[in-house]
Amino acid sequence: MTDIAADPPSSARPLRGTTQNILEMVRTRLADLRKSERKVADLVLADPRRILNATIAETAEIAAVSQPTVIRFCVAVGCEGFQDFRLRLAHSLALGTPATHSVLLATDPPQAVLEKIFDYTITSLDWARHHMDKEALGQAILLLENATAIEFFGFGASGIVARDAQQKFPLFGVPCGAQLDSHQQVMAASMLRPGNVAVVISNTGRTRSILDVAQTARESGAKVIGITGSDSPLVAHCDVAIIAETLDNTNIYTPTISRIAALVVIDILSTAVALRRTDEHFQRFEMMKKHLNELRFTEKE
Amino acid sequence: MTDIAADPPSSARPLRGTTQNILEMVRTRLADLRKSERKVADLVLADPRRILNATIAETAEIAAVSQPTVIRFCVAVGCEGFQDFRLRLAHSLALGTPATHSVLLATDPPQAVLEKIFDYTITSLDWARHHMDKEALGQAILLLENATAIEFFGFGASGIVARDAQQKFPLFGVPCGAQLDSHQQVMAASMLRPGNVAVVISNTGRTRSILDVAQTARESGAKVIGITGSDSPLVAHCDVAIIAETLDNTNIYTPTISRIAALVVIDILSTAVALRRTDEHFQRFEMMKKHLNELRFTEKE
DNA sequence: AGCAACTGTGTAATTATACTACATATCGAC
DNA sequence: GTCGATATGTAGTATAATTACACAGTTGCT
Repeated sequence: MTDIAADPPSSARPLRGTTQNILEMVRTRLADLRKSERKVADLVLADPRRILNATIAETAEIAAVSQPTVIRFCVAVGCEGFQDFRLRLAHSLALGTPATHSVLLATDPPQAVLEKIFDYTITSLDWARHHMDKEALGQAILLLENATAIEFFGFGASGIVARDAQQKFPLFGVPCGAQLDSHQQVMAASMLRPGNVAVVISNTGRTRSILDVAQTARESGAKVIGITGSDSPLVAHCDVAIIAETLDNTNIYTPTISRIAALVVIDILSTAVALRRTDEHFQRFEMMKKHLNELRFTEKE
Repeated sequence: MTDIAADPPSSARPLRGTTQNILEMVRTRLADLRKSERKVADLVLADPRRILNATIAETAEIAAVSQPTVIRFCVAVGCEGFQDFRLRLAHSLALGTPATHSVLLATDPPQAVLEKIFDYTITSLDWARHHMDKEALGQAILLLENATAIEFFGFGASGIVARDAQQKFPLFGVPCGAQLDSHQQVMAASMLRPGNVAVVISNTGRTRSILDVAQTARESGAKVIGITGSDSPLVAHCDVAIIAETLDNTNIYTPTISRIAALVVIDILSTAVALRRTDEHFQRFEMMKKHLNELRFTEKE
């Protein structure tokens, strides 16, 4: 199609979605960049905030390249131009520097630990938000809405989530249980009946006993909702699987963030179910609000 | 000073810090704006994303005002100009629309509930991050670093946090306990000894029995760290108080978000303590990492 | 090794965009 | 109703982003 050779060697670059963190993008594209463009990239990665408030001329100056090179760099990392690049950079910086850039060091002062963990948590939540399966979520809400009782299952960090979900029973509007011990879990799963819903929470989805629980619950006639990470074998045992993907699954903080993402999923499910019920049972909703407020002021279970 | 009258009636406007969410800013300043500027403000609040990708000319066109008015609007809400405004808008939109703008409606489809809850969670976390008392955090880390044992206390949603913290004991590196029942709490608090640290978690900080626990722990000679919301009476009973402020304290979701903010605080504390120990006990740190990885792959407590 | 083709980078011109100075309209008070 | 003051728009200017083009450095082929 184009027979001009020089400027755009961008024949068929598979640029990922526009929501992608631009710093991540720069980082992954680093290898494909030309020497001069790379100077710009290095500069951006080293001190993004500086570039954010700079013009093309300044950026070119600092990076010791020409102005068009700066623009070419912007295009190379998937932006429309410099303006667009700055906007995306602002977007990314708002969320914080992704964890892949800033690894915690033993020498970090508390201040740095604070920044990095907040950065990581917020970035990951943003990621989880954009990668959440809306379809599955809707189905899960439908199941929970029609449940006669709900049972939550989880171990370790996910056990925390299960218990938290159970505490939201005023929102779900039906009896809720949370089993954290594997024996109790099997027993509870066996006792489930059609109309009941089991919510199985596991980041890896690989724990043997949690898979058993999901299967048992299903055999008992209950519907099974799974909240888990990507590539999870748990999915096979669920009627609906909500994948709460985390930014970087190999990272040491994965359990930390997956836990928080799962909590947000619970918030969404409980709130959505409560809102749905409103149409039919407005009184119930009001009561729930009252309960929540009581919880706020006295904070007693 | 300036005797020109027309353009800048901005004699001495007390503009808040630059980190402030620009949408919040626009909203609070709405009353002070001139009629035409207000048209722009309404437009921005109604469809911020549209403005983000528009030029001054387009914005002026849509709002049916002149181009300088758009710039005047930008200055009026505390920006340097249109460029700066766009950058800040990008920043704010990255975090999501703050909850004050988007209240959940009974008619919201699941998709909307998802967006709003993620928005609210992320915005609030950002808020909490910028309002966190770094000083207090540093002191808390110091106390935990030198603790011989740590005991976590909390009720309801905060009880979840306490238990989560206890599960991070490999990071803290000393025996950790979590008491969720008020009788057990008093007993545990009484049994604390000098060198021990009590972490008392309560969003409102007004629950009677949790205040008693803090006091008892202190009388037993233990140091007390509080994780609580603003205006909390709990602060008086603590050696160090970490205020995890939430965006909007009167909102119905306050317990929801304060819970997550508190979890992030726990993450920061545990990680910082673990990192500190590294200098002296590198082996311990390695072991901790191994433990965490085990946790990841089998997810068993 | 030497020529050719191509990729990479910078210079200079162009265009678009944000911003400023000025003029006119609108509002409110006496 | 007129005057003063504030608010808004028009027209022009400066600046920043973008494009077209030309040169330099690399790589491949005979």
